[in-house]
Amino acid sequence: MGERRRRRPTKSGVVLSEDVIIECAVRLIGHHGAEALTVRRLGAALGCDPTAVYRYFRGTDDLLLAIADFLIGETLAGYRPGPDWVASLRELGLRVRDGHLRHPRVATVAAARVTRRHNEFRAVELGVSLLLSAGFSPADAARYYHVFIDTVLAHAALEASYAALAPEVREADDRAWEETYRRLPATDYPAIGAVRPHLGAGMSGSPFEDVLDLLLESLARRV
Amino acid sequence: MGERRRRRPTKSGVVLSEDVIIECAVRLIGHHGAEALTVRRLGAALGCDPTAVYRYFRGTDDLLLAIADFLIGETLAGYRPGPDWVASLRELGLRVRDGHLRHPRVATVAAARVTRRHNEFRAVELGVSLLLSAGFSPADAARYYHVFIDTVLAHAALEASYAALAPEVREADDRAWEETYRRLPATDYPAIGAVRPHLGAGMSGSPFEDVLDLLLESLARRV
DNA sequence: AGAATTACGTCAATGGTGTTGACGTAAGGT
DNA sequence: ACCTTACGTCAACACCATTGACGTAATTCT
Repeated sequence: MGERRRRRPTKSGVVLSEDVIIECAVRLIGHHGAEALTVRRLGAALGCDPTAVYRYFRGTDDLLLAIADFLIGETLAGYRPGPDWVASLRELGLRVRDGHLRHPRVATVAAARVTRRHNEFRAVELGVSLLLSAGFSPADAARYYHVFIDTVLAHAALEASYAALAPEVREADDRAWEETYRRLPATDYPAIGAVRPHLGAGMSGSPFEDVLDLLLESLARRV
Repeated sequence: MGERRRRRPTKSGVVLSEDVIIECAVRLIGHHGAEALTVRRLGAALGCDPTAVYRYFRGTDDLLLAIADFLIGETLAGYRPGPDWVASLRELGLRVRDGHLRHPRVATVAAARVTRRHNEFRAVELGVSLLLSAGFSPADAARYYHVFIDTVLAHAALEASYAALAPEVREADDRAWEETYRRLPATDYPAIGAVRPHLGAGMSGSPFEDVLDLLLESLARRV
């Protein structure tokens, strides 16, 4: 993939480029759901032959990684840490999670393979400097940054892979908490029976903020 | 899907059952990767027509849930909670993580799902009863069970997806991580520079136990 | 014991997917 | 105005999940 390209307009008049393709792919995922990102549909949305994409990316995987890089930049755009390190870390965590949820299918792939580029360096620098400013020793700052970012990424990836499920599958899983668990006999499952009224509301929701707050609370106590 | 079945041996002489299919699928995923689990390959491995699987499972998703539940059962086998609820939850968390790491490729696909099957019921019953015995109200027990199990599953899935990478990819990843961060200029990234000697050690290890302990510590304080 | 029923393994077919290789045209440098 | 070649197009391939029809063998009923 050389630096200079001769661009020929497609049949429908669009001039392709890596950026045009990435933006179109992101739009496709955001508008029509995660499963809409197929080479054929991407070609249709771009107004070109599906295989034209292979002139710019080696394959689906390569394209997904490129999109992931785009996503990281989007996540960090406009973030400014404040004076309170707990609040700042909290917002950083929420931002990472939002970015993952906005493009869940990309997130599930990017979580497995960590793409180390400029924007990730910025995130590490931010998190570590916040912990240092909190008063942690360099050793503890490194250790707890690891704890913090892994927890955030792990939960974000888990939520993302859930959000990446086909809508009907996801709804069936949600309904399972409401219906299946409500019908379990209290004789076989006494604890579930005792907790039953509270099962549906909390279970299908996300514990992300609870987890984040519990973690930051523990960190604040250890500083 | 009735209770009793008339089993007819396949062309190659194998007698099918749900368990036979699930075990074969787990073996297939463990040996050739999650993407190797297709109906056709499963049929080939079983020695039957691919569509015979549809006599036992409604579709791919149903089969996947059964596999996930099989994994939970394996994880729970032999587990007995002790008198100390914190220690019991800790061991439960470690067991879940071990189970996921033992079948990383299954885990990456299954972690975010609700299996709606027997073994999952057992796990929920266990966790909730431990939190109830700790003194939490039913509402808090349900809420914090969700917090606990999601944290454990999220970290386990993240570690599993890392473990599922091809060895050469994983090693290349580690090397890139060490080298990349060593070369980052301290002028642009002062915090990373200050923490550098501690960064490598923390990154190669897992923060799972740190996270687990921090979480249980917070829970114990809230009871 | 023999007939009836039906579970279930098999086959054929449909419409989706990613990816490859050949082809020709139009764009850009000279 | 050439010549080169980038790249959009097309056809084809190999796979995928899933469905419906079909026949047979295994159980069940009389």
